[in-house]
Amino acid sequence: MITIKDIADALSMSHSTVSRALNNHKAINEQTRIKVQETAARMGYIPNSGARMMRGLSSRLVGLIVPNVQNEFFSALARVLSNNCALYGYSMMLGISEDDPVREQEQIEALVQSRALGVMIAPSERSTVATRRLLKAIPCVQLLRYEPQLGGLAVRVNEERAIHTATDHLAAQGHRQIGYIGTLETTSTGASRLAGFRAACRDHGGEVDSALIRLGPPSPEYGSQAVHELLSMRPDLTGLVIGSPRQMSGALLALRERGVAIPKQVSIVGYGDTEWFQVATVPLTAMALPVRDMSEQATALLFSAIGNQAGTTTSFPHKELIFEATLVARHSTAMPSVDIAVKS
Amino acid sequence: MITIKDIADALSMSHSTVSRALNNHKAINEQTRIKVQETAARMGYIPNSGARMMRGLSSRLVGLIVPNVQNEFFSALARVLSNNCALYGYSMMLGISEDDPVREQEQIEALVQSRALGVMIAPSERSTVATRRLLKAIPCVQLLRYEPQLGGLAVRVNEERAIHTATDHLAAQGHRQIGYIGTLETTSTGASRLAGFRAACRDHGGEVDSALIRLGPPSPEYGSQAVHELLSMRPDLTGLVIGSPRQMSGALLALRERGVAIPKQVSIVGYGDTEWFQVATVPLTAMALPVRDMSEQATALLFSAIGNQAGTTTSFPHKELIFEATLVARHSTAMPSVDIAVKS
DNA sequence: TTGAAAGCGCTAACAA
DNA sequence: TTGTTAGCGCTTTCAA
Repeated sequence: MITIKDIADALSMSHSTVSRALNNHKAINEQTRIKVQETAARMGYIPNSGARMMRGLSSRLVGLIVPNVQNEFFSALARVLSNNCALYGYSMMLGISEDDPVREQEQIEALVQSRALGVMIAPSERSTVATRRLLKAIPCVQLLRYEPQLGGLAVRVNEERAIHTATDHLAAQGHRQIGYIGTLETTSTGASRLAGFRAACRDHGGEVDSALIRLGPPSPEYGSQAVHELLSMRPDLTGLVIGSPRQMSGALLALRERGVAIPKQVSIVGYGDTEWFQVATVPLTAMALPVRDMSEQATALLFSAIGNQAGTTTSFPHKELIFEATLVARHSTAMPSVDIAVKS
Repeated sequence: MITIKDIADALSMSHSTVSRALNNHKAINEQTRIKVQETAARMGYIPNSGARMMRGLSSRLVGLIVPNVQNEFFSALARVLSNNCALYGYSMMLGISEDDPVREQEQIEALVQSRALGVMIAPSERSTVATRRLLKAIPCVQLLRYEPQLGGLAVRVNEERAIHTATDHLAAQGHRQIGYIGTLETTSTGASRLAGFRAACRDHGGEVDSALIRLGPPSPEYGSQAVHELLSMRPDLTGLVIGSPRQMSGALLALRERGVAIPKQVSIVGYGDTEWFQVATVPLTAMALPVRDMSEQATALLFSAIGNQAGTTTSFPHKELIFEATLVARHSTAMPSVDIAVKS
């Protein structure tokens, strides 16, 4: 790797002149500037950002930490953040935590060691103490999931209301035996969604039957398993709320395996309006999240926090942005068929 | 930010002792080591990776550059690479090029400036000269797409054969008017896939009718547009090969808008077996790519190139791994209906 | 086992 | 307009 010193030697001048020339400093001879820049290009000089940083310059680095990137929400977020980084000349370090608090912590450590200017994070199920300590040192925006102990800024969905609305939609069509499949209560989103389901059940049916609830990882496999379990135990079920987009494809598969007609025998509402929902077996009714908008706002928030923090050393004010999901009615929901409805 | 010097002062010792203690150097008193490490933890010391790097230590950083991350292939790749990074204590910088050669170049520049140890890249449509120069300096694995000018290692799919097989599948069922929707020939993948389609057409029907071909960006929107155009111009079409997974959902939507029954009126074969293909309107026949396997191998290749390169300064041997796609037959393909078949 | 000192590549204050 | 010099935070000789 060639350095400014190599260029200086080649041109027999001082390395500080080279530095000035390369940084387009004002007090530099135009001739020199051009000569240096040409030589640098010819010799294949590439600045060492580590050395630059040590001289107090910014790392121009931000971090993104998400549990996975297969999820439409997170991949859209990565895209938006990346676009903004490109705009401002930042780089982005991506950490995929796989919902493992330790891995998450390691990734944040690496970020802070690289002196990243800020982090966007969808926190994993539990944060370690180290994670919490590290995040004090750097502007941080929590997206989608929210872990109060991390503090900082947050952009999220009113998950509880979203699932409440989804459940209401089924209840309004006459469903009484409604099942819920979703993620574990260990994440803030899992817990809120379940709470929304419970609240809606209380509003409509009375007590909540926990035999109608299945919680597990956000994978197609679990979606399938949960449907099988649910339908075996409760064949009288006529409506199903699926609280995780990743569980949906497995659920649909299982429904088909069991020969269950949608919406004739079972109505379905999804969460998160993934691209393929409208071309699924039956076009799926779902709660649509303002994915793009949330990502944009979160990114704006992050960059403004980075900007503000430039001068001050104080910690960051708490601020929260909460978005509402909207019901997109398609054809996976309908009134329960009479023979079944009669039972309830 | 506190430094080893702050710790040294607090403990009134030399900062080199602190450094030794923190790095578990052999020649250090156990007492001192513990004391230093405790103090460091208490004071919230975080090493400066920039400074470390300047002392010749590795950056433990790899880069991933992809056109987007909404695509199942690339998101799976990101996951595999991230997992391996976590395993070896590396960090990953993610660049999303949006298929813009300039943005791609900027991201690679940032990578080399940060002294990343290697890059995994799915190159954009055209590489800039700067990109090509930069990538000489650092081990690089091209994945999926292949740009010969970049050289280095490559892991990819026999795209031509894959689309050939897809087309053969339709032809074998009796289809003669087969359309192709795919991405532009400006990427290596777009060109190879189209070549595969053309070759298959020649094998079966004779000349290739370019009115049966529609090329555009890998977006659902374009998929939809292309179907509308194709069916308006060629209502006699009975089979359709869709050469980009992202175009599929739009295509299905358009087909439904036009009231075209799959496979009764039009048979469809997709490329890349995305998760939802089996729960689509009709379970989709598609060419499945060994996504996981390719990502793993590419990652292994990258890390081994990084390892080898440690000593040497020589450039990297060229090596290519080519994978085959396999046909997954589902229910979106069937014999053309008689009234139409009769025409051909 | 520790400290003093050099130096990685760079920028910037100070002189000339 | 340029050169000299210091120093960012760190690791690593070399001495003690």
